[in-house]
Amino acid sequence: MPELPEVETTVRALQGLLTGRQVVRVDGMDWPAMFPNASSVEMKESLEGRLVTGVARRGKYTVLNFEGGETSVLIHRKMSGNLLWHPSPEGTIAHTHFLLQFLGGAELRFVDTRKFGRVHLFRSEASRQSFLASLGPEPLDLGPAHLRELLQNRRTRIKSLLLDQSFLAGIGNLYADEALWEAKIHPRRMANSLGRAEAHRLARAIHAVLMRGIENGGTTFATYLSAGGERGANQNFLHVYGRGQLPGRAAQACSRCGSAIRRDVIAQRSSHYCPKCQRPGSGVAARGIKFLPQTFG
DNA sequence: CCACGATCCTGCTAGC
DNA sequence: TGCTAGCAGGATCGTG
Repeated sequence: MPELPEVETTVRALQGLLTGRQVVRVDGMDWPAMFPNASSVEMKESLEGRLVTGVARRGKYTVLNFEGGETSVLIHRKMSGNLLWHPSPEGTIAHTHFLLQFLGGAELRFVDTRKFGRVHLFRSEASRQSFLASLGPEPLDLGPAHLRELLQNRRTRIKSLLLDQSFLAGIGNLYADEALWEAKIHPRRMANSLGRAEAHRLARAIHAVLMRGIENGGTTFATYLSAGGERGANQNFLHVYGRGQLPGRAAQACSRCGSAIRRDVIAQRSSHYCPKCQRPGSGVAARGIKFLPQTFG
């Protein structure tokens, strides 16, 4: 599941590989749902013959910019998508649904077994900007005071909010859980119940876990690979994600206090946390539980 | 404004 | 061993 650090790692690799190259062929588009705003003919007509002027990231989107400045492609890898660089066009890879071939024969292939990934084509800067307008700020640009301000009037669980891309762009389930552990905040806490110190801890924790993820080349839990097919190393540095009880395997110990890591469904997502380090506290969430109607039978 | 369920997909695994 | 049912997971949409 590529999140900000995995997308960033891949984008950094692609910048050096793609910038200045000319697209000679666009192909492999065998799943129309992956291209919500363009047909395969439009993709070919818009991109073939053009030079790549740069590769960037916005939230979890990979942005390919093309000569002239108006044309761009945004790719969201969702759960299983990888952007793989092939120096030569030989060989095929199962589940390739989009490929750019460059002058000289090298290829960029979008490989996505689950077909959840999306490729958007923009023919103008304005249309791209309007598409990206719904995204929240970049978490790495966010200062503690700004985060605190954003949390103030949000009456939802902090875990939900961290996963909301219109709140912050780029955090997913794994880094949300890691950041909350780092900041010692229970994922069920209501966002507006966090005090100043907690909000500041969370801001620092978000920054730290994302930067560590990037330094370690991303987290490879199941499918993530960088542009050259490399696995990340950050899975070896996680504190809670994937460390709760699983069928046939006991929960692992919290590296801070030794308690068994828990795995509960919170905000429709599997959530991993330390029940001792991350107390539900006396916020709205904890009070709310007391007033839940009893269920019988 | 917020919660929740359904949807999209396929590989993996638990359970028979 | 082989089969199937159920699950995970990001984002979006519809309903309450």
